[in-house]
Amino acid sequence: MNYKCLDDLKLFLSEKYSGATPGNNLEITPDICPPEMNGDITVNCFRFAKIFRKSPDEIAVESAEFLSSHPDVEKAEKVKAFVNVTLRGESVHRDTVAKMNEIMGSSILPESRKQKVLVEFSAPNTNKPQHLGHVRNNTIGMSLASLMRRVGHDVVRINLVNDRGIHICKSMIAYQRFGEGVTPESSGRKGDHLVGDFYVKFDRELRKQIGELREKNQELKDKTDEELFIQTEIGRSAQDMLQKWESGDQEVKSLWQKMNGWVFAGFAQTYARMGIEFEHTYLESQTYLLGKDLVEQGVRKGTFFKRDDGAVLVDLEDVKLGKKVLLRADGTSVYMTQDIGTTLLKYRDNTPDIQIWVVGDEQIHHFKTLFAILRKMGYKWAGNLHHLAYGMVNLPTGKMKSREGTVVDADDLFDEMVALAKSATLERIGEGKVPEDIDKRSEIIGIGAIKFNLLKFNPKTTIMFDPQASIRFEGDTGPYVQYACARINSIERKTREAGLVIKDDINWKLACSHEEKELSVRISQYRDVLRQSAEKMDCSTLCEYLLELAKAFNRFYREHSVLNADNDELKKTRLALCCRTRDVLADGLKTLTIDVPEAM
RNA sequence: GUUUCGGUAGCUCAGCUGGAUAGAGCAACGGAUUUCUAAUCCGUGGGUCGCAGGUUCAAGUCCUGCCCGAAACGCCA
Repeated sequence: MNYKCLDDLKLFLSEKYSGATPGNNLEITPDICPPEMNGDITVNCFRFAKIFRKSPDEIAVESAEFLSSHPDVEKAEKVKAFVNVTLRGESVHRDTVAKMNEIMGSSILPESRKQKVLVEFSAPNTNKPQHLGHVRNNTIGMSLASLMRRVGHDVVRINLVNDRGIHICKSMIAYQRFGEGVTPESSGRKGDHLVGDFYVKFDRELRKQIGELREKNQELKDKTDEELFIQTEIGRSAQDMLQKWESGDQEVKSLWQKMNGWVFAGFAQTYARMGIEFEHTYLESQTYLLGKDLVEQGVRKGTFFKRDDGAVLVDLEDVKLGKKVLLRADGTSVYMTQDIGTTLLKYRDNTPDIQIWVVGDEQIHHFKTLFAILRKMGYKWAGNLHHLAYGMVNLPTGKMKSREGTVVDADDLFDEMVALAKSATLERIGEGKVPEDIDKRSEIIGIGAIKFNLLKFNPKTTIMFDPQASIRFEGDTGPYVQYACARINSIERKTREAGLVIKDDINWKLACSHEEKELSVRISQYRDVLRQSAEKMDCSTLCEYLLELAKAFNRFYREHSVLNADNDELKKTRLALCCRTRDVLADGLKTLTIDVPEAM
């Protein structure tokens, strides 16, 4: 947002130092004045000093003098090389919240910078239910897509489901042996959980067999579990089943289809609860053979080379990534081969400008290699591929390990948080008057709390998720922001009941307190925050901003009353300021795919 | 061994292209409610920004080296 007095200052300085080149995009983005200083906004003169090649102090003196006599300015104080400006209430609001459409609308990028963006995320395996780690992935992916869309990009959300492979065969084998024909319907168990139960059963049996092997054969004592897998009876069965699946065995395929169906139904529920949607869902069972042709073509073109034993490799020594196998000696493909294939498939289906993968940071090397290979293959769009690597989620007790039963299940987590939101609400409003929409409300608050709690951290950091701490709805949380909205909704409701209607009669001059001005200044930062977050592909910037804005509102709320203001004119002005604040908060939360309850 | 990412208050984390006396939440302690929702607000204490050099008028931020932690470096996905 542009403040008139700063635009004028810009002109004044440019003219005064006309010998120097001001640069055509000299933009003064003011900072919020620190609380211990006196003022609304701060101008940092070090930045001018670089542009005009004058001493910061001199510029600060000139700027303070100029601003002091500006009609919009109440007071301008030079402190070192900063000028702290106290603006007249009227002018702050005139340059900010009075142009609300501009603030909300101008965050949309110009046509020339809009792009078609593919965001791939989630990518679950169909052998077990989703856990907290998936929830972080889903949340980051969904919110990133939403953020990109918010600033004007054309976004396509993609899920690539790993619906085949040895892991599914493990669940299938265990089901054949221990399942006794149980179904989600007969057991009342959610499909993905039911299948997951058998995955656990498989693992238990496998470890039993590995233990027996080690006991009987002393020479196997030092072998790892992975090395012994294929030597166990049950491990071999799973491997055999995978081969049968690949050769199209009818019986195996139909069991596979049945169990995957259960899992998909379960995932659909989990996704729906999180508000997660995709434009395209690719299935690995349909794409896992892709890439082979491309690799063979690459051999003919000389991009890749064949080793003596027939395996195909790519040489990436020039980019310090060594050599990488793309086809085994027996002609079968590896993970990388598939990813080359699916990347191309996604490109052909959607012709995007950018492709983004939301995948854990343990795969940084894999994607670096993938991108290098695609560049080597000569695709010019390969320069616009981006791996959004996010860190793992740890618990206070350490890492999540499925074997040790320390995973936090997604559905359980949702239930728990929603239940807590419900009891917190009931505790506050009293059991006597349970609102009709209590369940809907609790859902919005509980799920919102989880999402916000995952988004407020920089994606690349490994985070500690403390279930005990996350159940609180105080402090830097999603509900804190939602609560500010709910308070404003309540004010709006009550003013409406009192017959107060805003027309064109807002008198911004009246809202001249520091708290009111601060709200306006912060609201005006929204555009830059959105753009910056999108640019960095980092929703935590937006979270941080929403917390600050909500905090500024709560300070205002404590100091100034809307309903009990001295006169109607002031009431309407404050109400308008509140509603604009709410609109930004709600828009921000919506951008993070977090809903706002009408009341809390 | 090589590469990547981290190391900031008791705990969990912010800190944008270097700029004011390094911030927030939680926890601890002390206050605020005849007032629009106390899921709130105000205050106090709490720091050698891993260590050591360097660049700069100015370094948590940039450069170099070292220490600690995590991950990757597969013909697993």
